[in-house]
Amino acid sequence: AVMILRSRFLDARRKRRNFSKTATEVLNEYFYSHLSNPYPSEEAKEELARKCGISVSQVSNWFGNKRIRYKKNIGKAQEEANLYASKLANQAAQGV
Amino acid sequence: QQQQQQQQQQQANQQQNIYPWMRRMHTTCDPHIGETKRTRTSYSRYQTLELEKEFHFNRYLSRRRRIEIAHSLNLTERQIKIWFQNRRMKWKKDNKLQSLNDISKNEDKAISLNIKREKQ
DNA sequence: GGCGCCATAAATCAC
DNA sequence: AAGTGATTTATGGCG
Repeated sequence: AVMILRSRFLDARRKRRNFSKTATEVLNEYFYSHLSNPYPSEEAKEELARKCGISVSQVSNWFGNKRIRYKKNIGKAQEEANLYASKLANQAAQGV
Repeated sequence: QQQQQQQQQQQANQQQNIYPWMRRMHTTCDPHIGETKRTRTSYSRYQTLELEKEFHFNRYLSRRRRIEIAHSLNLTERQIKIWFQNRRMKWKKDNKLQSLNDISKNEDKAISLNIKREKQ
């Protein structure tokens, strides 16, 4: 765990890296399942950070960027929105 | 079937619904000019350098000092005040990371010591 | 009543 | 070149 934190700090000032696919997946799932109010609480942010293996401020950055970029082009984000909406519906149908 | 219908309805809802958070905020709401795109002035190298220098000297600003700096850098008092607020936030964040890094460095040392001991 | 902290917006930087 | 994570100006609420 400590190793993860350290490597995170070390490459903070290094070359920009995209988040892992699963991390993005987790973040998007939260975002689209809370589309009416995509503002995770501090606790929710901590859990997301843990699940994604990133820091809380990175989670905040992600949501800040996501909200602005979503509302800047609501049309373009539809595909993604539908993707995660159906994913959620399937999960609900399976009782997950 | 019904399930699919529900699914599609849900999708449709998400497409249509414009929630309050999606509205544009902090727009310069002058009825004459209209919805103008907010401009974010970028401070010059000199301005940033001077502010940074002052911050190093003291993280908080007296009213008097604030006025002086505002005049010398051709910024408003408000901008100076806000710059220092933001700078303090950044300072906090950097410190958190730095201490975290120090902790992990110490843990690394401890771990390598343990490994040494285990080898013996 | 102004000031600082905080979360956030929005533009912009950087890669 | 567009995309994405991070940073820089700026706002508003609350204490």
